[in-house]
Amino acid sequence: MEHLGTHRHGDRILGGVRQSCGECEIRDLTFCSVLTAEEMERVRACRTEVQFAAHHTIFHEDDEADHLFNVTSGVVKLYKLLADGRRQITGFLFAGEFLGLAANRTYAYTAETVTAAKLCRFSRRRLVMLFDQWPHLEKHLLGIAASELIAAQDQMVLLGRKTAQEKMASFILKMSERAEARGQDGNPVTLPMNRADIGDYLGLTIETVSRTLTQLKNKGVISLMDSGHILLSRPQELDDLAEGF
Amino acid sequence: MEHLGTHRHGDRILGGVRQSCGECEIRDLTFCSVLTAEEMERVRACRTEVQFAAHHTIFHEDDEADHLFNVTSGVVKLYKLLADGRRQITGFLFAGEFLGLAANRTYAYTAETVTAAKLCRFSRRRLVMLFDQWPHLEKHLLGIAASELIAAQDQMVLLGRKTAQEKMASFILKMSERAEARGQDGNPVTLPMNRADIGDYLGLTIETVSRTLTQLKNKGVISLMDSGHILLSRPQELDDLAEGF
DNA sequence: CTTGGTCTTTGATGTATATCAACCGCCAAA
DNA sequence: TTTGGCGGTTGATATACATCAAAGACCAAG
Repeated sequence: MEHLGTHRHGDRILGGVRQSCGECEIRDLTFCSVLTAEEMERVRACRTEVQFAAHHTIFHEDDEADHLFNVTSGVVKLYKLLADGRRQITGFLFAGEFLGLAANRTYAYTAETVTAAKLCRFSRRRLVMLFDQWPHLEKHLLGIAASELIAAQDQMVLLGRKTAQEKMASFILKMSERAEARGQDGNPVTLPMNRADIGDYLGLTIETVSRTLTQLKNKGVISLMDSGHILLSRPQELDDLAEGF
Repeated sequence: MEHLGTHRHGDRILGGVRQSCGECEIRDLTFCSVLTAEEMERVRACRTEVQFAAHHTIFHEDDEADHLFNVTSGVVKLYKLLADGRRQITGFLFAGEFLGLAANRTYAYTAETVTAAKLCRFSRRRLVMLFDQWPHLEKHLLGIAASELIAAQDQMVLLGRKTAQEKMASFILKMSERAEARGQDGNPVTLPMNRADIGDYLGLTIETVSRTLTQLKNKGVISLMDSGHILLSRPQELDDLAEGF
């Protein structure tokens, strides 16, 4: 659990930059992939590239939801807090992923960088106007929302019904799969977040995360190269552990 | 936790009925509320009303996702199972609510009636064709998906970080609020599902659900009229308990 | 009225994970 | 080189909740 109030707002290091989308390396991972050249140009007009150092808040739960974002590099976490500071991280976002969907006028969660990160920031108002004109973009977004909903349900199964070991195994495997989906190496797995973040994502404490990792290591299914890099020695067994076999 | 395999498929009592949507009492609760009269007529053409007894499966995880549904009466639960039968209920659906959004070709969860229920069943293929023609409908659906995503995140907080008492208090209050949103009385609260379902929704056992309810009763914040009807004696205190004060 | 079944409640006990505490390794600042 | 701080690991203990067990409430079938 992290303290409230520290790093209340991210130190934006770079703001207002408007470089070309043509050279965007992760375009195929984002909703931009469904845009024509002319559409891209109009989207670019409501875009600003922003950059933050690690551990800085991008927006805060209950802030006015004026912007939508695409992560272009680095890692972002989303979380909600209880009154006494207990924290639940609801997701980690990597390059190409989208954040900012809100049901009301305000954000439903806080977004904070895990590593240094760059994001494309869009004016919600202006982007929504474009959605109205391009149904295919809205359709794509609905697809994204549907996928996230499925993922959220998987996470509910994990939080509600899995043991610590099953949670850790599931987490490591998902991180591996997502790295591969981004075209990176899925083994060894890189875990850019610290143990507190992992715990708050899995509904565990720091200590249990640490102990569970050493258990998996002692079983021989993983090796800890260092605290942020895990080698999957026996991926199949890890998979079995994740599903409770 | 419920046994697998029983009631594998719902006994559909009434199938193929195509009555008018004009007399639909819950129209305002559904996506139909955004349709014009002509649009309604076209939607009706791809609709069948289906009816099931309590405790019967509407569709099964991994079934082909050929249909979308609106609940018109009764209560439906959605759940996922682990290999050994552990179950996580991801949601309860009441009159007016929508189900069937899928990311792939198959459903991501099983849907089963809690009480006897009626649903409007739509051909996915045909409804999606209508979405393509009516962007405002797709927009509305995106709004629904965004709301569900927020709700899913709240549920993650509950499952990952709340105590049994906080979970129960949150659950009772949410059921009350949702009843009011449907125009029903929010106090006393009706809980149409049994203790096993509540447990599998909150990540608890039957026994803990029962014990926690008696704790809340002994504190004087609720009264158990019978196992399915709860009187909120001190709603404000219940609210405090739900948020961990 | 009795019987048997299902659901709920309550009690006794067990255990997975949290909590409290210490220590280690690493790195950056002094 | 030392010092202090942070993140991670490990150990001892506590506890919230699960598990195992039994009994009561209710209802439908006989």
